[in-house]
Amino acid sequence: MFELNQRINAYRKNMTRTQLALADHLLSDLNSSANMTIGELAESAKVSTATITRFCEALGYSGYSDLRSAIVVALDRKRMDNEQFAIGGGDITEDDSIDDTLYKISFQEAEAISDTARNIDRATVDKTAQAIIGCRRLDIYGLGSSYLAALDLQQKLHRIGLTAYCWSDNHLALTSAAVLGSDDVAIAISHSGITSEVFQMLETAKKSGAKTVAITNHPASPIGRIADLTLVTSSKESRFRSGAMASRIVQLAVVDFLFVRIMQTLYKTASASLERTYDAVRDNRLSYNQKVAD
Amino acid sequence: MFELNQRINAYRKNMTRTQLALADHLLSDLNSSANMTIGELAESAKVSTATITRFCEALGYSGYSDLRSAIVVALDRKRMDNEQFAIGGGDITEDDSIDDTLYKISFQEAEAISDTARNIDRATVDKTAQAIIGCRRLDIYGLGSSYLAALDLQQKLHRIGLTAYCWSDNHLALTSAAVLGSDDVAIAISHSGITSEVFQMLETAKKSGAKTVAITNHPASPIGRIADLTLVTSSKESRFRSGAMASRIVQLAVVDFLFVRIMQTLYKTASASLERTYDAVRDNRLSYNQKVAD
DNA sequence: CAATTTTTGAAAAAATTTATCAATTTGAAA
DNA sequence: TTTCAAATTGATAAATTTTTTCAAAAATTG
Repeated sequence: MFELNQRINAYRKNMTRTQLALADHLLSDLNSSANMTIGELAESAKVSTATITRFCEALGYSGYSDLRSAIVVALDRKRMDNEQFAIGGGDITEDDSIDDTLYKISFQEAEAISDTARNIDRATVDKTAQAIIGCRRLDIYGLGSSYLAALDLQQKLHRIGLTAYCWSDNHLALTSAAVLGSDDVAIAISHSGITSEVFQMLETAKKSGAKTVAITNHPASPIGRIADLTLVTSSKESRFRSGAMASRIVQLAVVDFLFVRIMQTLYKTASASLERTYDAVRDNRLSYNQKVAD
Repeated sequence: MFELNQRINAYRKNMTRTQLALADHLLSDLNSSANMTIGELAESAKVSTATITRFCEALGYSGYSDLRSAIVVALDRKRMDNEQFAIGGGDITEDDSIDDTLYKISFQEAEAISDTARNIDRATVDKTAQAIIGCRRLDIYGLGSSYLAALDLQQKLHRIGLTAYCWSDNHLALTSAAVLGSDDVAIAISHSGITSEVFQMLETAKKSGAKTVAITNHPASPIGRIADLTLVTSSKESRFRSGAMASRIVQLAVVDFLFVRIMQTLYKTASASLERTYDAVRDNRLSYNQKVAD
């Protein structure tokens, strides 16, 4: 619709009889018009090809192919509009086609990231970033899929020369938490906020005097409540909950928020350090044109 | 993008050299291609018109005008997308406010996920899912941030009772790859597709007779080319590249695509197994109203 | 109602796309 | 390496499609 309809309507008052008939014929069945040559369209509209060419020019198109492009675009937009409302956030079922499935997953994940960015408390993000920069030592706790985000944060900080430990083993984590001090920071990652092991780790860290941070979807949960700073993710986990899809992705997004804020603060010094890390692994990279067996 | 990119990516593996060059030329400047006749395009891409006609047919279009319609649609969608998020794509700088920073990060990540879902080859996703379901044993290789996605896939499959090993250590991985057989599958995850260790792992697996899969942003890279099945992510890593932000997130999205497709296939049996895993960890969950010290 | 202008379609011309076929390149086998 | 068959490619011919031309038909005006 759109561009095409607009032009046709704008020009309507200046149209001749046959042009009006042609316009109506066209709009009455855009679908088939899109796949016709000028000759076929002329026949179906019962006008000459010359009339169509003139019609195109009158509308401001450079010729028939240009008009046809406009028709194709109009159709596509219409289709997109319908789709957008039709599927959107719906739940994934076992009968969904692969197209629907991929669309739904990506929609839910993209939406979760946007929601998290919109809703997360700015001050808490920056306080956490500052705490990480200023601390003597950082412990990160996460189990299951939350371990991914923990590991990722640790890797990132390591790259820029900040000391962080990432624990998923219960005993090692508790041992580490027990020796933290008041200059240290502990971050617990848990979607539900009720994983007892992780709660215990953060509780121990707190008792040791460390500043505690929680990354969770549920701020009112035990882990969310015990932490000094709580970073709240916004993912509505769907029916395939056990898959823990959107939740770990928004945790990574929060890690990115923190990391970029840290980077922005440290820019002058950290950037150099990053380059160095990159150089260190460069030698292990293959040439892009490397011969491949198959 | 979209339909067009999808078809091109799907067909890439079977393209001849000139066709590849043509595809790259086309994608490198869709804007002008959309307004060219087949002759003009042939000249600008330095191939014959016959080659272009064959290219159209190979992609499943009925001819050049059909392809051109697809180009026009792709351009229009791209334009629409950009309009929708007028600010969006800009690069993150060290001077950005926290609002801008969070917005830009989330935009880039959400866009990368959507792009990946739109462009990834459906058939390859489903072939990979089927291969995973049917295989005797699955090896997953990933280093650095790609290790996260590897680990995640392994965890997910483990939950539904499929045997998968996830390696990041070079020697362990090679040992494992060496003992794979023709009933086995190996998946390599690498954003760049040029990590030599991971290439070696996949190469070893291939020599052992295993079916090989690559998850990479660069299908033309060594890892992308050596694999039997290549799943292409679509993330334009920005200036803060070393942060590897969007890339690992789209890798996780691809893991989700695969996992959900597997789940849909296995639904009847797997669903029960998932419930069981969930029950197994329930005892370690805190009550939501648990008394919290602070 | 006649004269003039505008509109129209048939047919010719131009442009564009598709098919054909020989030359070249590629890749496998000796 | 050399040879040969198969695949790929571009030049050219054929077919199709679009645009232009021009004379006939229709509409408009005085």
